[in-house]
Amino acid sequence: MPELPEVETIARTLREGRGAPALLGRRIEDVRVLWPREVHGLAVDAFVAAVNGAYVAQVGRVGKYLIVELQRGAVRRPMLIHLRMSGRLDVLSAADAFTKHARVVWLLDGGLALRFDDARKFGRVYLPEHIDDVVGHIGPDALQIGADEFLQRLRDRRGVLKSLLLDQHFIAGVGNIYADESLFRAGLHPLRAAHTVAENDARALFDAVRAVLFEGIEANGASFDWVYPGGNFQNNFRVYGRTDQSCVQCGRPIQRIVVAQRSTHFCAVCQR
DNA sequence: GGGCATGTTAGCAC
DNA sequence: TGTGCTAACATGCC
Repeated sequence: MPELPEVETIARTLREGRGAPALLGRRIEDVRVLWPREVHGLAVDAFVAAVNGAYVAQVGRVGKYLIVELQRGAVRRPMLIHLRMSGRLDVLSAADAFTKHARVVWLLDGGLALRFDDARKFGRVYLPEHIDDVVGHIGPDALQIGADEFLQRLRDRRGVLKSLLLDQHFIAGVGNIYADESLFRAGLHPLRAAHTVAENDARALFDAVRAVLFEGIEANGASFDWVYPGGNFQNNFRVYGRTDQSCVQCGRPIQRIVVAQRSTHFCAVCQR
């Protein structure tokens, strides 16, 4: 499901509440692991023992990973959650938490629970000693990287632009939707080889990625199927999911091809 | 029933 | 070593 804007929206919701109870400041009283494969890197009993009794000291995001800082006494330990294709996180009444696709449920003080719901079971929960044990191998966050570093990294790569934007080692946070939308706004063809992109076009791509991600966050992410509710950015799609519909700039039909195993939407006239 | 899905990774070929 | 392709993970929707 989620790309950077959706994960950022979830992080803000867990911090601030926004209609639901906030996670920030809550105490974890117990954990139920209903699908053990989603807990990665340590045994379930060790995970439960390490989390029980901790307070949620902070909630953040790096790339598509949610970062929940847990604190017990003076000891802090990060818990990372990746939603993959169909994961979602909600704070709700503990009595309502054990639904069909609940995979991990953290029982909180006040009769509340944090529910990790994940129909497809691809999601992951990590409890490393240090954040970098999990996210150390990915590239800089797409909203943290600067223009110069983006240009440099682009020059150093051989692949095609669409594949590169999806590659979390290149930059972290962009997924299939925002990659297509970024390339359209930059006027660049998804199959363009990265090293053939002139500097002004590379800067246009950098600007487009940031603009699309910020617009996505502003709209609370994109919602267009049963997986992720509450967002509005789907109303601003210019190419994604618009196969055979008219290009908003030139009127020619949007094309769909497959790149890096992912459906890819673009305008053959506007994107070169 | 077939094809599709906002993600990632291991294995393999070049 | 880098890049790209396939399969796998597992389920639900149209």
